[in-house]
Amino acid sequence: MKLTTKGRYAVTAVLDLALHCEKGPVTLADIAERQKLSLSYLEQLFSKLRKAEVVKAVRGPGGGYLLGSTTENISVSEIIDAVEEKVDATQCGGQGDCNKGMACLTHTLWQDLNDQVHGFLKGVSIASLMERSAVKQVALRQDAGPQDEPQIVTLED
Amino acid sequence: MKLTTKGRYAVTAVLDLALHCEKGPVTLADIAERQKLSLSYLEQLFSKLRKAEVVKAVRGPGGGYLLGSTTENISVSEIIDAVEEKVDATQCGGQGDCNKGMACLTHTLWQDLNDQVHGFLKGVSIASLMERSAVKQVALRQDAGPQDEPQIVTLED
DNA sequence: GAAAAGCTGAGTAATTTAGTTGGTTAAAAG
DNA sequence: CTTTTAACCAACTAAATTACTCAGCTTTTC
Repeated sequence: MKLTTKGRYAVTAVLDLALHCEKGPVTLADIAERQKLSLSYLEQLFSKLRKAEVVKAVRGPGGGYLLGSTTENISVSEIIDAVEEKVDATQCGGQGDCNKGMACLTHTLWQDLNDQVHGFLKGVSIASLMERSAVKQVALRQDAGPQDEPQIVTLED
Repeated sequence: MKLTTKGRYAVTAVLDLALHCEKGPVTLADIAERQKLSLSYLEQLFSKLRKAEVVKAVRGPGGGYLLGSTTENISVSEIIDAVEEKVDATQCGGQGDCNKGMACLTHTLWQDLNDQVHGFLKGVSIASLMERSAVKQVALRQDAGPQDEPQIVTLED
């Protein structure tokens, strides 16, 4: 498991999708615009996300992407797994015999560590991220105090 | 926070150091040999680790590196922080106002997520990794059954 | 059948990772 | 006090990954 900006882009994009797809498919062009990413890069990421069934595509005019599952059932780890190449941590093919056992043990350890991080991120759903988002926006609105044009929580652009 | 092979190399190297420094300083050449890494790359990593006081250097013949603290007090997150560049996730300088609030919220979320992973890895010490290592070796020995030259748990090369 | 979108692949620029080279200092040993 | 050992350091290069561009194709709606 890797954790880089690529994974962040993917999570951000899926979250953006989740926040906008209630009324129908969302185009990558829209997400690219909102998140300031290149359309083609998003296409590449979503190609992987679609193959991993994190998202669903709807082709043709009025088309775009929808979530492949409920927000509760999509975890951050799924998204990251879909887009990041898996680091093949083993030089020994999992035989446990590289470098007289020593090096292999240490990278088995790393694998364990990764598994733990993975397990942790598996427990974080898009739904929970959205909830935080809503909470944060409410918090921001409260910080700003009463206004003529309240920064409403609708989350539509 | 990033989580890449670079961080893995650093964790592996520090773990190797921890497993071998009981009888005195360990040279990078030894670690490079055991872990199959280039000496110069290790030098770069250890330069950062030393500045972060994860390790201590002893110069001259018979010199090498020692741990900067007890194995209980060195966490995986410290090691990774020392070697990986910090991803500046904010395009807005933390003002919370980039892209009309929306993008900024999502990357604040990412920041939160990172903080959680970070907190998690802060709880994993070198000591606990070593313990796992010892346990694993015992397990391996047991799997292999009784032997003439038992794969003893001494952990010295 | 034109337009809107997804889909695909080849290519490229920028960044990061990993390694190389060629030194210099500090300390120990002889 | 000279040699050796090993850390320290900086500039450079190579390889890999990330991010993007371009150019076209396919599916679906109007």
